[in-house]
Amino acid sequence: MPELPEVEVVRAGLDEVLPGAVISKVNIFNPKSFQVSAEDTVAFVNSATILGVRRRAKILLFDLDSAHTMAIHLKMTGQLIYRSSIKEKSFAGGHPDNSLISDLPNNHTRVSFNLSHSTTKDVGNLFFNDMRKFGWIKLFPTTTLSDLPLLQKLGPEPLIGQPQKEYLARIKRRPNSKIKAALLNQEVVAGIGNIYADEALWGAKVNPETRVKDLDDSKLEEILQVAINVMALSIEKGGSTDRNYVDSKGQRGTYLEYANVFRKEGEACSRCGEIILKIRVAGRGTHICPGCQPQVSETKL
DNA sequence: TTAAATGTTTAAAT
DNA sequence: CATTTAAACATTTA
Repeated sequence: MPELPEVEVVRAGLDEVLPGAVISKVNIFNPKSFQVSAEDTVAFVNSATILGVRRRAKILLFDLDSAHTMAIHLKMTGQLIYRSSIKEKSFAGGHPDNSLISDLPNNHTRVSFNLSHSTTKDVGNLFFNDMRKFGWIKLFPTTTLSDLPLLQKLGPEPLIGQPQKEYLARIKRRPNSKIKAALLNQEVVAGIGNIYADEALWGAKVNPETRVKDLDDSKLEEILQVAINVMALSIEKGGSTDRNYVDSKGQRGTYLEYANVFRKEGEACSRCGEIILKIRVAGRGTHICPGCQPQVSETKL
């Protein structure tokens, strides 16, 4: 479920507590979730030290001192929960459910790692929970990451540098695609998912079923800019999941309080007062304000 | 019982 | 070959 802001919140939280930790053991509850051979696990994961946690699109990258990188995708229902002997260092994030605060491992735990910091004596466990089992963990030599089609095909990072030009070029290769489908396509721009696509289109007053070719460059850029603003705000607010927490005090993500259309069906639009509708576009539940986002007549071929 | 879910991936059709 | 759409993946819950 997590989209770019939620994954970024998880990355930042784990990058605070994991670097320097040695992986003393890998516990595999569901082999399909851990797509690393037994040989590679012994050679490059066991006894390796975590150097840092990076992110590309919605993929987390754990750099190890074995010259390998563990890539983790949470997909719809993945979670990463670090339980530490130093309770202030415990952290959890991802799909919001009771697994973030319940005893672990539980029946949704697919993989866990035993970790230890030699300097601080901090000992802990990192749990990868994933109810629907769509998520995965893979291992690659760090130097080959940029060659992987998985990462190489992705569009620009919306929150880094100047993504506008590359985004515009890529989205225009899909003229007949509905704008919402194009935004969800990670090859156009990385990291946008169902929540932020809906929020961006509401912000730019564009109907999600509008074809890309029926939108001019300035409107396409406006949509990206709104998406960037909304995702940056969400990261500030700790993401959309209402039960993320970063320490024992239970700090939570509050972004959904700022959402204008997502899960607001039946409520009045904050901008024009029309009732928010929920429809289906590109195979996904889609929230729109019929007043702000009217259907656009399509150009005939 | 059927539908839907904060996401890709792949097959099938244009 | 490139684009677009629908189905598939696996499980839980409304």
